[in-house]
Amino acid sequence: MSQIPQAVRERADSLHQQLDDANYQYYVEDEPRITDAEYDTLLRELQSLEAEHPELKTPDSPTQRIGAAPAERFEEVTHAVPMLSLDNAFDDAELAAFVKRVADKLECDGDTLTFCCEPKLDGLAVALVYENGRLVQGATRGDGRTGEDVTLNLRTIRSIPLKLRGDSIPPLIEVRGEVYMRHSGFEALNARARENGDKVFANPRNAAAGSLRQLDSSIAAARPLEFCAYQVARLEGEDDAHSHSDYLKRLRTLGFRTSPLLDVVKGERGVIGFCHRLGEQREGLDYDIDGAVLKVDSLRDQRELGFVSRAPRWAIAYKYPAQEQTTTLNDVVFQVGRVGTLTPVAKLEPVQVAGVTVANATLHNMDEIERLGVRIGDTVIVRRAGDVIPQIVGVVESQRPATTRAIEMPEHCPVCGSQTERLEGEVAARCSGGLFCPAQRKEALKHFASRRALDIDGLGEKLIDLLVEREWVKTPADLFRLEAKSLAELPRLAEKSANNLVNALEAAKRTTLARFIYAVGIREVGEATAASLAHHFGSLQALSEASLEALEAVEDVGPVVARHIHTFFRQPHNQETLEDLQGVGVTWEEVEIAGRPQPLAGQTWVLTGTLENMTRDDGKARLQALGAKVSGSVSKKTAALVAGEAAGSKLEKARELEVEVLDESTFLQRLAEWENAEENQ
DNA sequence: CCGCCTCGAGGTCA
DNA sequence: CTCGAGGCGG
Repeated sequence: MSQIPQAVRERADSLHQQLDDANYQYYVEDEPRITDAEYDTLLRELQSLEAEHPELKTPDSPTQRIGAAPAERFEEVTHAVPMLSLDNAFDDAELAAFVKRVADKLECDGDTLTFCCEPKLDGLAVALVYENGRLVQGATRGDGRTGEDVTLNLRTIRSIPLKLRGDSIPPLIEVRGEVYMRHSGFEALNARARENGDKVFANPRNAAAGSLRQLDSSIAAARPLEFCAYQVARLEGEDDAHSHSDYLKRLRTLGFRTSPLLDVVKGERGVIGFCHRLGEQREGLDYDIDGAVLKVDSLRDQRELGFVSRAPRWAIAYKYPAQEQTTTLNDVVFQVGRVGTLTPVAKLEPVQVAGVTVANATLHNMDEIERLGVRIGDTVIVRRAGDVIPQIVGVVESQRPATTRAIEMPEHCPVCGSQTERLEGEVAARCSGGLFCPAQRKEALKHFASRRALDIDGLGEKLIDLLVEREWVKTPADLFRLEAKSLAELPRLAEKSANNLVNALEAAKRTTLARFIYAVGIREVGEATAASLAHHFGSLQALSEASLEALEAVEDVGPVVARHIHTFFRQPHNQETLEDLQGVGVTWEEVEIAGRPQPLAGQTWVLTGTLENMTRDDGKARLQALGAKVSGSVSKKTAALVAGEAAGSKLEKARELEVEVLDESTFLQRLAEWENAEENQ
């Protein structure tokens, strides 16, 4: 290693320190003491020293924020502590109810309770992990359980310390916060983009989200991203915090920006007061907020309150009333869903609502249209609540032109012309065309090919449209009969893509029973239900033969879903499709059976007599799920006979052949044992 | 529902 | 350069 002159090393250390301090003053204290130009001068000096003496370059040097070599893809990160969502409150009454709930649960006076309040920035949540003071990982929220590793992009954000400050640096800390973009930064970025003829971002949130998703972190480095910390998710080492606000103070000493607007208040009045004050300041802020987050400050109280399913009971997100705009309802078209449901979709004159252009909005069903009293040509009020789906919430009747037209449920399907019908007790009307209707066919195929079903790579919406329109594909099984040669004739699909698709289809043939059940699209059978059906019955055969009672015995399956499943398997054309699919080579490993203990594999059981607590079908299904065969007559090969009330000749024969006989209660007990053993494996 | 990013493939043009 | 598919985030 070459010798670095002492003076150079000292100068580099000093520059490093000065730059860190400047960042801290600028981003955390909001009090810059040097100008941007001075910062740049210092940074350049450090860069040149590091260029001369590469040993000076450390990963936490301020020069190392410029971005690194492009990544291949983002790695998946599992959050050690899940990133939960919060309950929402939309008005004072709901805030008051929250305070009361907390006070009741803690059995204390709500007025004495302390809450820590801060604005809810409109950006993206990320989690930063520091080990021994160094930033080692930064991840997006994802679904709360797992997110993506965007460390390299986060490192470019100057308000994220690469190295923690101060002298009480914990061995491990995970800091949660929001990555966002200020209006000023956003405007400057878009101005630059406009000059270069690049496309501009729709709003600061999308700009921030887009920037974090750049594989090339040098692009992220050029984006004016900022970070504001709001939570300590994990902390090892010294921890003398008693409240959430203690943690926020600690975060500041460690070098994080926390919200300058945060406040600690008491009781319902304090909480409501904070939200009102924040509302008044909102317009003047240089960044978007979509509300406030209110947390019970005391950590002991937080622990006592605990969680309700996915959300902590000790916090709530106050959301500002959703933004609304008026626009014209140009038309209503009826979309045909997978099972023929006709959904009215509003075609709107495009309008900006809360930073995005809204041109479509669902009207759900005719009841909703009636409730709104909306007509084509009306001026309507469109709302986009925070980030959810746009809704039409009302009509400006005073602005109704003379030319409006009523919205009527078409008598014939707009796609296939079949009669539409609205069944007793259902909100939605349906196209009666079934799979004769190209729209239903397309939707069914889309579902069949989707990721959570058979996951056919490269088979997207446009291609399905084409295949159905040319009548190359009518049923899912037809997909597997497609040939690369003919596929290549399609527009935008040459040899390469055609081969890829055929290969993808070939790969998709090997699936699981659960995916298969989900893919065939039985009404009301989603991913979860499909999985429990697969688990419960173990084979398509057992499922298709299951009685209503046996189906209802499955967890989460009620009478309605049971009926749908039962009906599905009794329709000849469905049976044909299922057979056809297996015929063209769709298979699944009997993992559902083979992959788990099968205590009864190879055994033949017989059920007889009347069972009190279950039907024979149900018993049969449960035995089959455990690997047993169930037959109707007792022989010397019979492993056991389950005898209910009034068992007759079979019981006699079993005794004769010395076959084990179980009464109902013993049987139920054994079943439960076997099934539990399975769960616990 | 919308906006954004990435990737592979196809087409266009030099 | 453009399009479609796929995925993410709110």
